[in-house]
Amino acid sequence: MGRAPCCDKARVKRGPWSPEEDRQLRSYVQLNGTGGNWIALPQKAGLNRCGKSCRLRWLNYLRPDIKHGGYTEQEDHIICSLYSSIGSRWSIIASKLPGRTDNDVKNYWNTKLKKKAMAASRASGAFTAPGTPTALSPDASASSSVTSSSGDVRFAMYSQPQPQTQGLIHFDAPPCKPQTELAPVPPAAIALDGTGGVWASEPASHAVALDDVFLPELVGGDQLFPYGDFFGGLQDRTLELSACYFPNMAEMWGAASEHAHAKPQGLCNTMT
DNA sequence: AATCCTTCCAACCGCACGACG
DNA sequence: TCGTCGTGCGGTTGGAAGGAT
Repeated sequence: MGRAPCCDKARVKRGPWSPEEDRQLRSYVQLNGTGGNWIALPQKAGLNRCGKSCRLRWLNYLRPDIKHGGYTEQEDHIICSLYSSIGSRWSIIASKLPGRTDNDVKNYWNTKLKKKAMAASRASGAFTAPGTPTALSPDASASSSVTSSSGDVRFAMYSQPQPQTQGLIHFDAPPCKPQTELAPVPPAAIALDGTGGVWASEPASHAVALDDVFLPELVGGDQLFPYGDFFGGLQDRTLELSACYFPNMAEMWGAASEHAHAKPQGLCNTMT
């Protein structure tokens, strides 16, 4: 027996939002905020919608700082690089792209960027495609691709756990040069001290242990970062990585007052 | 013009997690 | 410590829109 549903699905409206509903939600949130309670919000706002639906609509569509479409090459590179290193952690990837939402990035990857990346990687000969039997497992039957009712080719889940690298695409991602439109890297950016085990900042008193810096699942028991080669070598890419994997990125963002405005909304304080 | 096919994306679903009583 | 609740996340789906035949 699972937990009770968040709302009575039979009584709330579902499906596409009407302009009137959008207007109601937008004006309510702008006037009152969310009140920290999305479940109670629909009733207060006079909407016959599930709280989760309201939250999703606001975060993915109605927020004033949302961008839709028009992805730049720079954003493409960031998405590809992060996807190849951390996989489908869309919220983390989106947090590196101001104005983008996890849903938007996910859709963009699934519909456009994945194909683009596959084509590019295939051309360079460094390609292992998700769902490609030879790339996944000696036991090709462990995975399959399916065609959905709507016609999309959608990859089925592996029937057995796969090492993360096997389902990922390898890129020769060009260096991501800083651009003003991108979220700034927190000033705590660090450089590898050369020992492979400890990361040192400037000044050296801020040295931190490797497992304090990276997401635990990205750091093997032997303290080796398993996906560093996706960035063309970890040592040269510390600026980009530091912004992605600091466990308390939001706190650092806040600490860097001049960059505080760039902290993406909804960014978790701890990335677990 | 009609039909079929493909692409795209908004929205839904269920699960995991943290906060709180 | 445990149960409940709200939130956040990633995977999945439905259907509209546009292209191809």
